[in-house]
Amino acid sequence: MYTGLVAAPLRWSGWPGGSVHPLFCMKAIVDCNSFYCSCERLFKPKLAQQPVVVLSNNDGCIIARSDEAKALGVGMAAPYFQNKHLIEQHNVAVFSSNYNLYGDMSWRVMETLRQAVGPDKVEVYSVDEAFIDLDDDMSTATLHAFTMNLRQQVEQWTGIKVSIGVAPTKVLSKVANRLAKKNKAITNCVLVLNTERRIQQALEKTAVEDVWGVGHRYAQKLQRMNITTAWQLRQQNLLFARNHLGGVVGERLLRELQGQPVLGMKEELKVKKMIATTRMFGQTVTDLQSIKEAVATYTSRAAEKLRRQHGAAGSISVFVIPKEPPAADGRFRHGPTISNYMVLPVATSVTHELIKPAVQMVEALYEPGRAYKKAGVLLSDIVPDTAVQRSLFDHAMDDRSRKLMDMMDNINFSQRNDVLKYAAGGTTRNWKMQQNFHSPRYTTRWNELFEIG
DNA sequence: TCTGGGGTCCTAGGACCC
DNA sequence: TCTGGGGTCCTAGGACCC
Repeated sequence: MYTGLVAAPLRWSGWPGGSVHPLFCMKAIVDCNSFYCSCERLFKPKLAQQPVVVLSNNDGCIIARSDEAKALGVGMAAPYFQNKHLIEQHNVAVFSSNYNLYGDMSWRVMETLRQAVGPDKVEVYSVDEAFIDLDDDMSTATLHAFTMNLRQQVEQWTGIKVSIGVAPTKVLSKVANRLAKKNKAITNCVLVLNTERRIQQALEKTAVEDVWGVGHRYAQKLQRMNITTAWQLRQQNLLFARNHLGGVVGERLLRELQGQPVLGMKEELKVKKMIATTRMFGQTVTDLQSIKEAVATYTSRAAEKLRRQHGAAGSISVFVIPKEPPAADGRFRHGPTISNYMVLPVATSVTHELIKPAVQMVEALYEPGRAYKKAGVLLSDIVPDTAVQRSLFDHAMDDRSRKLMDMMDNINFSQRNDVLKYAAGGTTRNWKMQQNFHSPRYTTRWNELFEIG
């Protein structure tokens, strides 16, 4: 029996024991299969049959695996060095992350979706995922045909294979998508959950930790309560969710699982409330000068992001993370984050007005003799830059600074990311990250265009 | 030897005010 | 002996996501 708070769904005779959800829009999640690996493969057809992995910045972790690499037992988010043997043994193709390429391919996929269903029906959720609002009057057959067609169109236009899950709510569509992907041979990468019976079957096959919104903390907690499948979780009441799964967040999750849509489509949130640039160092760093250079560079990167959204930051914070000796149990852990925070006298997006306090804060945080592995800059209290109030005397400077910033942004954008940089960014760069397997930026750099040979 | 980077939302608790 | 109640704002920290 359907237990959501919405009106009881009508009977649709085409499916045994199935009631359909005709009263609300179905939602689809479109998810690119092994996105980063697929992007790398696009320009190297030879890799089609070969396992592929893509590494995080610094070539530290494995952040994307092709199906073949998964089958070999290469773990997600696993450290590269731990899998090196396996990778070499099976001739796995390895790439450092190439975000220029992925960003551009992502844009092409999203554009294809927008053209297919209308721009206001698409919510870009991440670089490789988008939610789509589907018309509510589609019959099951139409829904499935439409979705299959969409999948083919994306593949044809961009070369990227996607999986699509369709269901009455976002959480359920994620469940559908996961199963579609897991059973490609049967589903052809598309799964529609629009009857109670199908939803139940899907939830019974889904472990509680695979539900969108249940992280490992909550999963452990639920398992201790003998709730191991998504279906079992769905049987709980809202009070339970409120008490054990993070208050209103948990309640929303449970409602969605029960088929009641509470997570709406979000219009694109282009203005960020916080902008961060943080990096691991290529190797541990002990000297203050290097850390200052790194922080100055991260600050100018963050300032670029800030200007791109026409924002000005009201406050800035800086952190460093020292290298920790390994824990007694041998498990990896992060060192403590040592941070400093400053409210700026005037909200700004001018790079040197941000670098100056950032570097000052780093000097205060730094302890001689200590080794550091990571640093970062966070800009927050972001306001539109038109709203910034400056004193009378700032005006001349303001104008000049703005012109300088515009010029730098233009040159950096059209040339390379770091042609122009502040002297404070330094030139030694022994903190710079390692990228040993970088593929060309085929689609965004003229001199790295794909060559047909 | 070697474990990413960039976000969001929510809550609790303290400070402060009337 | 015994010290209100309700509101706002802020920050730190927890949880989650890809």
